[in-house]
Amino acid sequence: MIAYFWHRRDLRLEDNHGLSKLTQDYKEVIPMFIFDTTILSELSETDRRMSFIYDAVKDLKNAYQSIGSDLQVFYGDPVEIFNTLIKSNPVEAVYTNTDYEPYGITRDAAIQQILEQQNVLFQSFKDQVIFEKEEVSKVDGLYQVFTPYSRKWKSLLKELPTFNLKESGLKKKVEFHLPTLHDMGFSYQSQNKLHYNISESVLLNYAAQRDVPSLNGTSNLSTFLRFGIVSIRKVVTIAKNTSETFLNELIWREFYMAILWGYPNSVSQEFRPKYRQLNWENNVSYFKLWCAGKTGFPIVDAGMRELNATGLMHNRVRMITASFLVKDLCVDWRWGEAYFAEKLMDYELASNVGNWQWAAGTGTDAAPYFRVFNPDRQQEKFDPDFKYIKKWIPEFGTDAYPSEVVNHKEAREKILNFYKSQIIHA
DNA sequence: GACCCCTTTCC
DNA sequence: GAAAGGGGT
Repeated sequence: MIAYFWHRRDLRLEDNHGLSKLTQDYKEVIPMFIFDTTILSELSETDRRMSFIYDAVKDLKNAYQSIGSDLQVFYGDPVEIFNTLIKSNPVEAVYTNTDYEPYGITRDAAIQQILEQQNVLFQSFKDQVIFEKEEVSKVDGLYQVFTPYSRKWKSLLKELPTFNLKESGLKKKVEFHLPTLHDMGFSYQSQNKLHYNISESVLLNYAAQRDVPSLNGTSNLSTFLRFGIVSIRKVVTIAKNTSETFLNELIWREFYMAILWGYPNSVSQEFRPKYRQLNWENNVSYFKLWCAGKTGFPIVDAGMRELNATGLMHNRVRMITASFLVKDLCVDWRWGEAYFAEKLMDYELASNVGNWQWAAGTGTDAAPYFRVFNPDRQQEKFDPDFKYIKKWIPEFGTDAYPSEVVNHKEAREKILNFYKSQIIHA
């Protein structure tokens, strides 16, 4: 009898909750991964993330091979794949780690039903977060404000377990074929290999340096956490001992995951009802200039060009560019959210939606609508010597650099008026 | 008038 | 988060 471990966003052997459990419970475990056509069909042929995931899957496969096992990689629709698998193999159980996104919840419910109809045990485990679902909540429900949420989160935090793989539980002497990227309709995007850095030298200076985009003062962990290449338990244990500010960032990640879990409608709808009638200007040519990094506001344009060139953007600049699109250009936050979703290597539905709603003032614990970032003040504070700007805008300071698409002072007054007049006063 | 610091305002 | 206003030099 075979037991499958289904890897999704947990592309690692180390400290993997569900994998650890399955290899303890069964002796013929086959690890598997599905390139899910439902997800892939939304991506462009040149999507950078496909190359990153493909490399990560290859690394995972190699890791299994080095201990005498192998990762079985499928390409297709998960429901069909499991249907075929259980018909052609004597499958006893399928374990996986819990997915909290709306699509993942629906997909997993369908698969659970198929498997249980055939008496195959399906179990999922908490792995990508420290606290899931309503584990951090008040007596009357989920927290909607970060600070009390984070206090409760910290009060609940204990020594974290490490879930070890039991190698003898893996089925040995198996060998599986790996489809190529080309087979799946994608071309390889040669990119600088990403690296994360959670060394003491980064974390001890994190609070002081993380807001300066010209420095390497951030951890670059987001992409690795997104695909579960690194264990969150390991990272939190390090953060707890080095940097409160960094730990808080990890808690923001779980805060928005809990919000998405509890309020899945917030993906497309303003969290706060009184902001649901805003009549965004949605000037398409402004939006295109923002996307291309040609607004004439250097800190905004540098950020967008970094995003377009690398699939990443420094966090401080994400806030500045988001504020600019919504507040200065009066474009719907959903347009910005969609653009970031298309481009970001570390794109995470919960964080992306949560933070865009924050920037637009429409979300839980959002910036009040009258908080309008001034691009020049932000540049003075966080890129005073224009180092970041010059890195991404080679023509900065020449005639080739575009002039300002709007006047910030006027745009600010306009947007304050926009919100004030259109918010529904209950 | 220029500059600084501090508080209030925007809800 | 930023601007404006008050109060000072």
